[in-house]
Amino acid sequence: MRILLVEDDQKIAAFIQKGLKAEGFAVDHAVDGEDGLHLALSEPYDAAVVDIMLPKLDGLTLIESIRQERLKIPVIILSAKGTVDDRVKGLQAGGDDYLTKPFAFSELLARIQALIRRSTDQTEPTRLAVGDVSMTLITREVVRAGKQIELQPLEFSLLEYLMRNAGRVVSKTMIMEHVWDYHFDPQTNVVESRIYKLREKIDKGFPTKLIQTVRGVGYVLKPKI
Amino acid sequence: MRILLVEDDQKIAAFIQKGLKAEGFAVDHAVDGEDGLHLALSEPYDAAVVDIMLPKLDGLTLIESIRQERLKIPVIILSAKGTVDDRVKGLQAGGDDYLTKPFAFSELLARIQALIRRSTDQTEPTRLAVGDVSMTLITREVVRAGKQIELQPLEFSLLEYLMRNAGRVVSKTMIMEHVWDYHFDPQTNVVESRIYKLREKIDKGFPTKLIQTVRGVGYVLKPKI
DNA sequence: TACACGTCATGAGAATTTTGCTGGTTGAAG
DNA sequence: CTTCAACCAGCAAAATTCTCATGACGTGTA
Repeated sequence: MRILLVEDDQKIAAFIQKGLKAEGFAVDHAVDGEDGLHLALSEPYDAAVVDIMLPKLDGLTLIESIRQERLKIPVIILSAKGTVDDRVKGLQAGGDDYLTKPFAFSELLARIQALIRRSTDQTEPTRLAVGDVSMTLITREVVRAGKQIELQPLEFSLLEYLMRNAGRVVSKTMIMEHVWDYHFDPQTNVVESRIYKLREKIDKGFPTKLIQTVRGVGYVLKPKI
Repeated sequence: MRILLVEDDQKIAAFIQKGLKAEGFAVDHAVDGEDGLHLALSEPYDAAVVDIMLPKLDGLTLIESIRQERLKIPVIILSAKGTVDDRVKGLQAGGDDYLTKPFAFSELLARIQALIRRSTDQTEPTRLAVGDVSMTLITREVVRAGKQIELQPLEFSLLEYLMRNAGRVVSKTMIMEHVWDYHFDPQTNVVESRIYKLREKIDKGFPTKLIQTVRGVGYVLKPKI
């Protein structure tokens, strides 16, 4: 497994490089954005760890450039800033995960492994997008129109299922099977009530509503004014 | 799809038969246990719906006989009695699901479809067993030593994951990935605390303990005094 | 248009699950 | 054999999710 590390702080870089090598990864280290971009475009990496603050070319621009070249390597963003806005920007630029300094090495490792697992498994995307809503599966973050939306675990699973089936009507039974893992009708209205909560967060205040109810059938995720 | 219906009450039988035919199933109807067993052993069915109270041969014995012949057709038990003890007996005899009269036809249909889906998908079992614990996935019921154990949804998922990996040590990270769908360390002790709850229900009061902790590694499900 | 019926949205209260903490165990190193 | 740090059980408080009752809405019928 080859990892590209783009980090100008020598101390942090050494710490990460050492840890990853001990775990059996081959690590290439670039000290500035230009160098990093060059390496990313010329060598085949399984994942990249990119700092935001970099000399010559900043991390966000670097990631955008990589994505413009249609490269799908999973990218983990490192940053000293942990504000919501920074995370949103990072994930929008095309990052697959976001880690705030300082962090435990074990956490970086876990995330790299999670990303590599996902990306080698061709059937599993790391992000989903419908209309102006995008979802980062690893960090479980959802952004609509540049604004981060806080979802509860079940609300996230529900939206994920709707997004994976965007444009298709999904019945409440199907939703229950996939989101709740119930294989028979529990005779309650869990789905309806959770859809209501999700709508409050994802649709309320936006001009176009995404969650449509199809009477007697189920729900669809589709932009509609 | 061929369904075997074993039911002596003509009215109920007609009601079920009519409904299933309307849904496109081919239904064979036996009016007593002997007749039902004979049909079950001679024809290939995709599922069976069996009443408990039957002339000549009762439903439970019928199911046990079918299972002794190593037949794996999914069986739904119908019964007027809905006590916990009856359910336990039914599921222990080898039933895959249990429905108490009176029931809505839509519920019977949903359960038949769920069972057929599971059984045609060869990779998906409908029941799991380790030591004296058995788990019915469709009804989400767990029985240890003939005693039904009430589990919460998450406790059930956790036990299910442990049972699917019985004898193998599973790390807390793996448990989190599969049961909670967390792909990185949330830095909490959710797993530990849920294992504790599960132990209280599944191991407390029994001479052999099933859930073993393997220090520094994770947990195993394995019978041990 | 008015009515009846089934489906769906809504919100409050109950139940479950997670979090965060405390003190007790365990096992390795010296 | 002792010390220390990591790990774990156990519990209570906080957060999330489910349940249940009620009213709104849509659809077909007279």
